[in-house]
Amino acid sequence: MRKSRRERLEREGWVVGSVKEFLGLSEADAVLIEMKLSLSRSLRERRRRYGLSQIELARRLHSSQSRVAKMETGDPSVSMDLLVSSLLLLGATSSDLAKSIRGEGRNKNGRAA
Amino acid sequence: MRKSRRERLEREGWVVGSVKEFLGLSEADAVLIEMKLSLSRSLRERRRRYGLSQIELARRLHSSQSRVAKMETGDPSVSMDLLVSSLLLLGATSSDLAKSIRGEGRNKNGRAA
DNA sequence: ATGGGATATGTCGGATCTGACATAAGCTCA
DNA sequence: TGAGCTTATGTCAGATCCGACATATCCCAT
Repeated sequence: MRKSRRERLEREGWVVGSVKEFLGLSEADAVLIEMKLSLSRSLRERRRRYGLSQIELARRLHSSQSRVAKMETGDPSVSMDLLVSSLLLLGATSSDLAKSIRGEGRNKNGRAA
Repeated sequence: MRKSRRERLEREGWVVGSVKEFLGLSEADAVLIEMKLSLSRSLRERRRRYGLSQIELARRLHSSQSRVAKMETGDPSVSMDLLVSSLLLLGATSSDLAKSIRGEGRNKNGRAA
């Protein structure tokens, strides 16, 4: 019983069913990149809202101005972990991050989440 | 004028105002770890929903069984990028990820987002 | 019990990310 | 103009993460 569904699915091979359930490799990265860009925008927005320069923020993060710049410009060398932990340090809540990740980055005031 | 707020904030020094606007370093990682654990649970849930073994999933991800195990057990060597891109490949949407990150991981059916 | 599939844990070389530094480019104000 | 502040870009050594492999543990069916 527990196995019936499983075996059925396995027989189907690579892609399960006709509805595409799995994203292709490239499509998945595209979405990931979008998410990171959205987080980048949120970071810049949040930093500016607090009137901090990149250097000042870098100090709080125990990082450097150049890395902050890379975070905000969406440099590919920046991980999601770094973006998220930086946002958290700037006081973003899980809900704020969720909004940003969801792509509802900009609200009616033109602010990033 | 654009500067007045900024200068006022800067004068305050490390923490702006009496309301805590910035998270401490350790508090921020705690939240980050929580988020990653939530993503881990989502991954396991999603894999099982498709009736895949870790080996089968690893193949789709071009990864290995041991890394999948580490992802699902919340091993500290696993990045958020890896968790998120794996979930995306398994067909999770941005909204699914947002829910998981927000900590609303489990719904009324006991399912992870 | 035991054999086999599934999952967990430890380790390692290579890949990627990080902070730091240097330097360039943009802005604003005197 | 140019001094001073801010942000962007390139580079690099060290830190961290990744896939892979080996091995251990767990869980069922037999």
